[in-house]
Amino acid sequence: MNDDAVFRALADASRRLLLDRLHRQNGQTLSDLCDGLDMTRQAVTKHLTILEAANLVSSRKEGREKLHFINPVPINAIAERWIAKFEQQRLTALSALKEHLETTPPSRKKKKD
Amino acid sequence: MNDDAVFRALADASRRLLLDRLHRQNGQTLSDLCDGLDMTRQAVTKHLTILEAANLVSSRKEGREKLHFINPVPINAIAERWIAKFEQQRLTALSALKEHLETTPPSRKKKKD
DNA sequence: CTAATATGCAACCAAATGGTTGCCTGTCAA
DNA sequence: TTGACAGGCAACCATTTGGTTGCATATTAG
Repeated sequence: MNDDAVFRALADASRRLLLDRLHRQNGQTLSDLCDGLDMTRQAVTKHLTILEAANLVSSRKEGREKLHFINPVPINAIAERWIAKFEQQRLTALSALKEHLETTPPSRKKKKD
Repeated sequence: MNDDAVFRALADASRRLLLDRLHRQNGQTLSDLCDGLDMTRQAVTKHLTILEAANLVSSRKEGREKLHFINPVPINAIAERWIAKFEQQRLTALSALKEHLETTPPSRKKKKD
């Protein structure tokens, strides 16, 4: 629910990549997520900690492994509560354009407006 | 068009506040935007520079004033290209739930599953 | 012209960030 | 039981970040 933590968690490209990977395959272990990244395991751990703090990822211990799961809720919350504002502004611009087109005489072409 | 710059620009609460203000009233000067903030003008300038670099704000000089305008395009781009993925995941979860409910015998109550 | 207003520029600073290395702990398999 | 594998913890480091102060420049009002 904390917008700030979510925004800040999303600010880093490595973390967005981790989310991407979890999106492609959910429930990966730490080692899975480290695979192919040029980063130490500890760095990845730190990123995951931040993602968990922002509630973008949840985890569960399974024996000696730790499985990570993506949580789409905070992102959707931001999309709805925050981005919708700007979406509305875009729609306003569109409707202004629409009105402009409608109030402009349709069967006559102007050279300049 | 650069996702990273946009995400990073949005990561700071002060910058989101500035966007908020511009959303409420577009075309404000630097001094307008400073009003009531406990930050120096120079700090605000820096934030605006970052927002401009991310293409979230555009500006125009008018005499000795500099007017600032919000640009909703990058935010919508992110919403569409990035957040849609997670939206889809949520819908997947919903349809899984739906299927579960449909395949579960409707007229008989189970004590445990 | 001169003063006030609006902004720009640069140096500086403390704290946060993203990363590392080194070592410790817990769990599973042979 | 003893490695090997998966992960945790802590100290340390360089760079980035968000902010400051001080001064310079440009425009407008009187």
